[in-house]
Amino acid sequence: MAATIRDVARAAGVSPSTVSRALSMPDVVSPVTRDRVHRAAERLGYAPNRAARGLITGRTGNLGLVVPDLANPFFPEVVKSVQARAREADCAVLLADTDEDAAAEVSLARSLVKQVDGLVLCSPRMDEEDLRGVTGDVPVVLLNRRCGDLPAVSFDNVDGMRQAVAHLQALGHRSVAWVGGPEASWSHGERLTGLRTATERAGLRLVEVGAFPPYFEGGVAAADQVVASGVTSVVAFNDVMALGLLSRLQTRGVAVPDDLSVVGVDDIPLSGMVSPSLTTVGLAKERAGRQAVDLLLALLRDPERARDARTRRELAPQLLVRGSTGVVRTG
Amino acid sequence: MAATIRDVARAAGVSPSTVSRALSMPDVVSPVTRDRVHRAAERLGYAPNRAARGLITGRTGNLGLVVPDLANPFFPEVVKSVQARAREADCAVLLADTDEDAAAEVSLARSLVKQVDGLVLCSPRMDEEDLRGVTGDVPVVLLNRRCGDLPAVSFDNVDGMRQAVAHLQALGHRSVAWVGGPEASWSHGERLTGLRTATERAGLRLVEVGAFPPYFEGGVAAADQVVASGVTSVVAFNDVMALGLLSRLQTRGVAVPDDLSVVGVDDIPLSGMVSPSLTTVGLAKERAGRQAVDLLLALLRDPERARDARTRRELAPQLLVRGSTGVVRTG
DNA sequence: ATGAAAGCGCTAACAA
DNA sequence: TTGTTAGCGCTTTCAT
Repeated sequence: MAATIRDVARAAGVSPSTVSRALSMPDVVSPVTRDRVHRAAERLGYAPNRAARGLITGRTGNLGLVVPDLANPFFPEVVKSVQARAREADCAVLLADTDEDAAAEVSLARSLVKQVDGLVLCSPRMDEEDLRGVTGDVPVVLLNRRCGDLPAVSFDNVDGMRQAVAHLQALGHRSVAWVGGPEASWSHGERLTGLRTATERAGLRLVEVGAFPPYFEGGVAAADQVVASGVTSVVAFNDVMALGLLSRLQTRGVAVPDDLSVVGVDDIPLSGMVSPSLTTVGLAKERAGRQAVDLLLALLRDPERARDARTRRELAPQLLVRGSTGVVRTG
Repeated sequence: MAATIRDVARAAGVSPSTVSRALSMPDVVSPVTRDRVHRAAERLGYAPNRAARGLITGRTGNLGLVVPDLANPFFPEVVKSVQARAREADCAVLLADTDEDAAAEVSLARSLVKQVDGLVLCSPRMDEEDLRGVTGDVPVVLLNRRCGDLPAVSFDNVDGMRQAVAHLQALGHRSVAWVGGPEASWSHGERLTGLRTATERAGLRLVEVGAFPPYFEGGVAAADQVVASGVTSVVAFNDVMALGLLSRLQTRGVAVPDDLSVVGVDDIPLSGMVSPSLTTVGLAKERAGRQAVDLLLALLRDPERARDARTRRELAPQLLVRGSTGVVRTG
């Protein structure tokens, strides 16, 4: 059995409460006893039982993280950084994958609520009502989504699309296709809005294709419609779909970027590894994950801050120009 | 505040222990009171406090999962299936990513031990001594590694290599290069052993190149040595490295599979998405994750089984022949 | 500065 | 079948 606080107390010749204080409020006990306690604790390999502590403090020391689909390369990077930052703060991470199922998302979040101090909901698919329902019970930070004044770390999708269009325009393109993903997704709406605005301003023709599932197969399925539309460039909802596009285009004998320029969103690691490599709107996933945890920890310290404007952070995307975009073929 | 067992007891007009029984040992209470308790619990939205329960039962209802690097596409699939299976068993999953650092792995595993009923260590990099140290405190299942008679779910890497060599030999290849990954890795040793045996039996020339880091860049770095060795085929430690190879080979103007056939291991999703698609030794990651959890749950029920032979399971790999391998060029 | 005592929410003996 | 009691390991009043 693991050593308890009473074992340490006995070994150090003090009371359990003194041990507790020596460990969690070191400046309240005399230096002498503090040292004695620390030594005894170390010798016994004592580590406090978090469950017992949580029972009385109401804090578990755990954070919950909910993601739609770990198989999408966007999410592992987020999870990785959330986990890393949480660990720095001595918090464990409870992970839940919802398989893109909004209902499962709600129930998973609900069940996590009881075991964590706070929740990071990454790209949640649930509707606003459910979102606010979950938010009532425990501090929640949204990642890659906005919902009113709820604490959130998001990306400026509109600006990302602006960058993409500026790039395509500079290459001489006069038309763009949009390959849509899940229409219920917040980021999907933002990206489409951004693309509409940017193309209109730039005087480009926009063709909207989709919705398609946000997977490789979705991109494959969209490719022929894109080709048929006669555009010279295409922006996909995300990189995974863009890779599907690339694949099908190659099968069809459509050269990228000579016949068609392709842009994705996310900057998943893979997008730099394929050939031609994929031009993409890069999102700072790692930074976002860390900031989400930071926000959550701040909220834990000071719950009143929840409505503070500083609890909403928006990260700037950065266009990464790679092989899949090129100047439009003339003649 | 959330409802406690006493609130339910009061509402149902029974004692707290009856509530406890009605909920966790339904057949021990009379149908009438059971219904009354259930209704009261439902009405109050009662959910037991797992920490409090754990304090007395010694069970947390949590599983720990430690992985080396979520950025390697091999692992998200494992994590996903572990999480899914754990949830079916009403267990939450505490996830830790060690960033390929053996020391971090030990300390993360140690710190998780106190908060979980059992641990799944996926592809652990720590040495055997540390492994056994962790194992002492809590049931542990190894995934993608063997260590003596410790409970484990692993892949038959030797047979995987046999399949790969048989395939290459059938295509007319007489020589193979091995692009090595992390030499401390268990699966690396197994694969190399299997490859040596298989090539010797088949009378193929084997050239060993590496060690390289198990990333895309590692494969990129290895490519030129492979070309210089004059082989007609190459097997990489994993798919991510094989993709690096593919990339560099294309840059060099070496045609795959015409000039060189390439085989990877893992069957990461990406390997079917690139062009040419990657022939690979497929590993049933999802099945492995589920089985690891099953094993752990069985161990939790009956700790004595730990030394039982049935606690070691080996899954058969399956070669997936795709575009990156072809008949050897004659002349 | 330290100790004694109470109690967080729950379950498991033991009685009845 | 049900209730009473005790206590899991810890923190936190309240005394001293």
